[in-house]
Amino acid sequence: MAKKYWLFKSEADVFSVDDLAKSENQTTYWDGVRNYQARNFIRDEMKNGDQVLYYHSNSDPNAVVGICEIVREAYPDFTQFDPASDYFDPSSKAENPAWLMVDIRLIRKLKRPVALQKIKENPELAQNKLVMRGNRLSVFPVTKEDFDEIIRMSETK
DNA sequence: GCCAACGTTGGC
DNA sequence: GCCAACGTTGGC
Repeated sequence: MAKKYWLFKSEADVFSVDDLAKSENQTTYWDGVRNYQARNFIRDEMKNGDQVLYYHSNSDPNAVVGICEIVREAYPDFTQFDPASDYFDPSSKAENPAWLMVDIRLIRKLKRPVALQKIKENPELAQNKLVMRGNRLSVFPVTKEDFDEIIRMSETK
């Protein structure tokens, strides 16, 4: 099965790529996805070895900052059962969890972040969901072409 | 801080 | 099942 390519959003002051770099095995669980469309991507399509662009949203600057891979496929997001968590969902039942998570491991930080502004200026990326207004999914698929183009942008002027 | 976009909720 | 109200996201 062919690898898939994804973009994961995180706010830099909540969990940045540097936080990920400092994590054990440079690996983290991806908690807090509370959108059904995003959940379905996690449940149905994300496979070990899939490649992930790590993007800082609500940050300065907003940018793709790293490359990760999926190292554990969908399993229940335990924060949905934790009343102390911001992500607590009292309607979710342990025997049928509503929300799932994957684990990702940092492959490397990009040499230079690729700013949203630069992505918008690149006509080859005009179809990428990142530049489309109103896209609020925290995880979504990107094409291999877009993935490669963003990495290329980080390595060239 | 503002506001547009859009998903979710709840009254009917 | 419709749809208005509300809450959240995220760029600027």
